Amino acid sequence: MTRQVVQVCEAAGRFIEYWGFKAIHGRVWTLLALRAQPLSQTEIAQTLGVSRSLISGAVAELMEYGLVRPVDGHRTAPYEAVMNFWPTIADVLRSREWMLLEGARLALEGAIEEAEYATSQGEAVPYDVERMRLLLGLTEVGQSLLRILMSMRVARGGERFTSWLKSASGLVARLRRLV
Amino acid sequence: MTRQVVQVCEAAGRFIEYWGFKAIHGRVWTLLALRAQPLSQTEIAQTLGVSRSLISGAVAELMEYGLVRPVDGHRTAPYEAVMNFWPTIADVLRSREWMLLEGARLALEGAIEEAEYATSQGEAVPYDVERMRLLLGLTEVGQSLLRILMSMRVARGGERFTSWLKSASGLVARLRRLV
DNA sequence: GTCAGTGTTCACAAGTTGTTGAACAATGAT
DNA sequence: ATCATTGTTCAACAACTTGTGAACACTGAC
Repeated sequence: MTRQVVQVCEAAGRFIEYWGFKAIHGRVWTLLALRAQPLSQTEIAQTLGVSRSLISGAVAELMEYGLVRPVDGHRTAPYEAVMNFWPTIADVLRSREWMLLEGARLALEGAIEEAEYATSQGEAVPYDVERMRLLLGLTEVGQSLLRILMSMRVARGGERFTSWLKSASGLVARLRRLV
Repeated sequence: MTRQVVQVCEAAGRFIEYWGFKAIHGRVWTLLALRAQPLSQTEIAQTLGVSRSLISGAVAELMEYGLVRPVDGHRTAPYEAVMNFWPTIADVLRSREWMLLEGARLALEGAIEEAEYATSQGEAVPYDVERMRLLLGLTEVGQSLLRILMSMRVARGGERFTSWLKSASGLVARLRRLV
């Protein structure tokens, strides 16, 4: 039984690794989420087959993210997973992807401005301003999409994972008709 | 002028790094896309300020992806960017994300089956099957969403970047109303 | 206080990734 | 055929990431 669960944890870790987290975060969170009872760090380490020091860091980071909490105030209390992870995903998307898109957008605006100025001065510009505008449009579409995803945090979902999943599922179904 | 463009290239590289490509791919593609004339590898390397060997590998990989092509059949021909990159993005999403989701889904199904069998044998199962089903639902929503994104390759866009961008923009606008 | 158990810290090993420089091979112009 | 130019390959390096083990600090029970 535990073997299958650990495999799920590893699959979740591999998946989440592509989303800016570390694999160990996914493994630990998934184990806590699937385990009926809260676990101590020592138990987590034994189950996943890694060292306690690795778990210590991972749990501390997951608690910062708000994805894991000790079951009561005690320092040595066992830990449980916070199921409502959308706020965290939204935060990560905002802080990472948004800044990346914003950086690209600003750079593009600077380049377009410069190119237009140079052209107005009669200089030959060896770059394609039309394409810069296309890429600029792309960043703006990306930012709109990101804004929508981030707003789901407030608009839908509330606190319960179950209801969030349900509304996300409905949204995807409507999206399919849209495309 | 070139300075601004290189900054755009670097921003694009940083962005695309989060999507499973290497930063250098984004830098090279962006430079070729923004430059009005095709460039030789040597020129690319000089403009971006990196070694020719790095560019050689990057260009070869971008050509495999179908994102860059030599401007004619000549081996030493200068290279130009292929603007229609959605097919490649769709391929990468399929081959990477789909497999990750599929791996998680299979592991979850195995764990659920095992847990149900153990329960039917009267064994105590220390894991929460209900949550396994929730995560399973999550992978299925993810796969549906991915299927939609991948289908955009065929359903919309066609060959031209411009028209693809336009339809993507309209889609996002409708999506906002939906959420 | 002592002790077993729990969490934290840190220097380090192993592995991965991005990049380079130098040597090499292919091309096209003369 | 020669030569300058262009692209390719590969060993090596530096930077970074992941995970470990040992030493340490904290807690609560006895």
